[in-house]
Amino acid sequence: MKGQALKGHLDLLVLAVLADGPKHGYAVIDELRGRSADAFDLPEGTVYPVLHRLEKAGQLTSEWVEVGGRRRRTYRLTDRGRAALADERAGWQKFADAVSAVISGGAPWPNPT
Amino acid sequence: MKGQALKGHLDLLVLAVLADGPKHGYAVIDELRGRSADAFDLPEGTVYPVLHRLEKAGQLTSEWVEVGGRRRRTYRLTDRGRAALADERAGWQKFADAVSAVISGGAPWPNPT
DNA sequence: CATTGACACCTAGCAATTCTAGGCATACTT
DNA sequence: AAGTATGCCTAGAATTGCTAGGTGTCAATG
Repeated sequence: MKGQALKGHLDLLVLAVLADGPKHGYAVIDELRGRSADAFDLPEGTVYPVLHRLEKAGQLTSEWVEVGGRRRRTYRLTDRGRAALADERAGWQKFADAVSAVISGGAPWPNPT
Repeated sequence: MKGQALKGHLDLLVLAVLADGPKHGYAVIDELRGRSADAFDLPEGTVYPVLHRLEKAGQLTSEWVEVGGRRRRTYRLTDRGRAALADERAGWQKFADAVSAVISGGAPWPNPT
């Protein structure tokens, strides 16, 4: 996967993963790797700051949980986060469609009349 | 369209547009806007540096043309550019598929057996 | 003829975001 | 006691699109 291809799409991915239920950071990373068949194998230094940013934006809440003497920070989607996810989905759709149109479109683009 | 969604995908778009024939900078911008139905309305300050970068990378060649007293710089794909386009296309496919898998995938991701 | 707008090019620095590279702490195993 | 896995964190580097400014020609408008 090329350099910074996910620029601007990472929020979508993280929100989508958390939409299925609360998870802690490591679990988010695992889930991304799993769902994407290893295409997204993100370093912690990439994911943690995103979680913090989303929490600051009110899209997530976090809670410390103690599991076998180890502390975990579990993140959960807020209503605002769910709304943001919907927006991001729509945005992705539009973006992907536009890219498709550009790269598949021959010279005179088919106008949508 | 959200902030910097095209990060890392802009080369693909520009190469794809030039794959249909040589064009000058403004025409590339117009074509992107047209093919994408206004989704990609890129400022000159975004596109020109990309053209320069791609030329420096040997994926494009340029040629000055005089049209009605106005000078244009016309860009043309090289063989290397065509190869790069193929790579970028493949990369996009992979990326888009991975995103799809993540955002559509429910809790236990559907394993591809 | 001066001004405005469209065409057409350019670059320096800003801003946003991912990644690198380190660090910390606990538990379990050797 | 040391090493490995789990789990968290952050500062700064690197990348790259965008802002904001600049140049110059041509055609239309006042």
